[in-house]
Amino acid sequence: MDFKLETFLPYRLNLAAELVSQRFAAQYRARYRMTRPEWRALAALGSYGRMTATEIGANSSMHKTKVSRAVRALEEKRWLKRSEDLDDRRIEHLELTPAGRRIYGEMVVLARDYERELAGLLGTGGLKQLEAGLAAIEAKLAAPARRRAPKD
Amino acid sequence: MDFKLETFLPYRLNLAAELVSQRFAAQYRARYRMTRPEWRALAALGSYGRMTATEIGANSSMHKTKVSRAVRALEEKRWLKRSEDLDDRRIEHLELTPAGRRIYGEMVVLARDYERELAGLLGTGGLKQLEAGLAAIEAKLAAPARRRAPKD
DNA sequence: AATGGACAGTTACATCTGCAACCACCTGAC
DNA sequence: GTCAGGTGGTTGCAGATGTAACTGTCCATT
Repeated sequence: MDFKLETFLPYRLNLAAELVSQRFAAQYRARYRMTRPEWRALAALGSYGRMTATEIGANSSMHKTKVSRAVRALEEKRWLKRSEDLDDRRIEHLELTPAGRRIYGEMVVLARDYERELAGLLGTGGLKQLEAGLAAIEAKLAAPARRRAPKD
Repeated sequence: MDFKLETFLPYRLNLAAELVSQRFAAQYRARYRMTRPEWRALAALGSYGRMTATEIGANSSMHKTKVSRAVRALEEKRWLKRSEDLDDRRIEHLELTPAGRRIYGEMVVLARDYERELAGLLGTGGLKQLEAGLAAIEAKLAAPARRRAPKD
């Protein structure tokens, strides 16, 4: 019985994710009073333009309730506006307002700065290895983006 | 502006951590009605024997309120017992009961099975790279286990 | 001995989260 | 046209979380 939590992959991954996310999250929390779901939705909309809530969820791996709440929060900040779909009235098209795009632009700068900082800390080797490992996980474990699965 | 969330390291790490943790967490949730903090505390106590709540927190990277609640939950399941320290009455020594050790033993088996499964999925290469990357993060970003820091 | 930190652990509160139920709407079979 | 089932999105609720404040205890200084 020499199991040790600190060598257990799920634990290490969670810890690493927390360590890496923490400082970046502190920035958008402090500067813009944004939560993580809001940042993800903003990032998705900022880089892909107009999307539906479901598409945001698929793109940023968020549960639809998280997306719903994040969208509402961004809307209340006047960074996002909804518009209806004339063919299918269940759908709402979402896109950033000019103010939202401005914030997005600022966040992208911060994100890039942080990526550079991480690259410096981890070294090119560490970073490359990490990315390769993450790619393996994404390839093998990610939900296969099912278009039509029986019921999972 | 070609920032993409799906290549952003903090996002990828969170996603990977979630993918990898999820299936394992489902096991202890379903089988033992355990939460993640409870599993971590159980694992810490199972592998190191008697510890204090603060030590559990340091070992498993949990906030002291999480530890407090996890300890209470494990105690209510009769998997853990507290005993007082005669020299310092602020401290409580925590250890698993026989029932707790049994559960721990079963969980270790599940954990090992899962590690093997992951190793198979990721391949030796992917796993080694991932571990190297995680080691880099832990080395560079982990809180330096400060014994006496000014105030952070 | 008294007093002012510092520390172990708990708890109140506000927030965040996921699940399940829900509403409105669409689509295909009849 | 109508009805059943599916889909986009929202919400009620119960559980989980972090922050800050709290209790009780220790210890160094006086």
